[in-house]
Amino acid sequence: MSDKFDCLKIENQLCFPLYACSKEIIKRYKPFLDEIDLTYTQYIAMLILWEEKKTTVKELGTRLYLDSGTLTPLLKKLEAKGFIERKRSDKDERNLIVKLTNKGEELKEQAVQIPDKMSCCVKLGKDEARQLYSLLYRVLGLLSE
Amino acid sequence: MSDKFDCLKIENQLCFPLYACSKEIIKRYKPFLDEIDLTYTQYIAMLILWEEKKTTVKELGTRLYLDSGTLTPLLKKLEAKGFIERKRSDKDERNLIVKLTNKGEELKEQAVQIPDKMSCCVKLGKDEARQLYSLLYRVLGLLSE
DNA sequence: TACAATTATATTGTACACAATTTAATTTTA
DNA sequence: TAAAATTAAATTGTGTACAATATAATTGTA
Repeated sequence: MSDKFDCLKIENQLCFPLYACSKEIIKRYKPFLDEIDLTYTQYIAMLILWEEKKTTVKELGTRLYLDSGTLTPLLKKLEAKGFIERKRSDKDERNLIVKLTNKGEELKEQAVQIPDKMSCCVKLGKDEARQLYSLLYRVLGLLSE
Repeated sequence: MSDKFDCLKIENQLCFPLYACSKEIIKRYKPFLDEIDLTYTQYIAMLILWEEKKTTVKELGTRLYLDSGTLTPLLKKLEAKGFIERKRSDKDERNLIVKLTNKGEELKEQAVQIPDKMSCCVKLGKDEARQLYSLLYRVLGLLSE
């Protein structure tokens, strides 16, 4: 009943539900993020900035698993929308400082409702969510070893 | 110690490790997929075709959670590489039939080594992998309700 | 201290990903 | 059965992703 190609069946691959789940969840964010004029990637960049107020492209890249090829144009868009400022560090001109503006800070007040709206969307139990959360971070840990 | 903005901390968001994990795992596939001249998305499309031999864009989209805007150019590339054929259905000319070629069938022999190589890369225990797998499919199920 | 190596960001090119729209074929229905 | 609705792909436009390369600043070292 089983052959050497079973491993290639899509239902035997862990990567696929991961990929699909990630995309489908992000899709559910769209209507909420549209209201505050952010894409998903812009949103997670803002999450870091709402915590840190000020950071660098390098630091953002490390935290978000993104490189400058993705971040440079994205941050220019956030700057054009007035949510952040970009300027080179005086100490070390290689570093680009990314800083929240007042408008960016104010956006936090609207964004604060999003996690609640989303958890209504994904009706996973508290325990299951916690379990999923720790498994995912465990994989991320294993990958960065 | 906690305030109303805690929910916006990136470590309190389930979506983020999902997004990051998905991307990081896909990155690990790249060296293996490069050897057989496939991208990750092309690979999962081939997974379906290796199972079904023949399908439609619609069916592929349903199985892979992708739309024609992604699939049309992707399938044209797979056709250009000689792995598949694309032709309209005689029964219903709206449907585009996607069919594995001999070359596409032969590629399966090389691809069969990939899942093993990948599981070496991600050293998650059998139980944990199973747990993660079922949680992810549970979320996908909840999302499609 | 010149110069080689490293580091941080930006740029270029390719490939998704998806919303919105268009086109063409088929089905439903008035 | 002709027009309306639906369906399946394709197209268009915007926004990531990321590898590879380039550029400029800083650091390490012979």
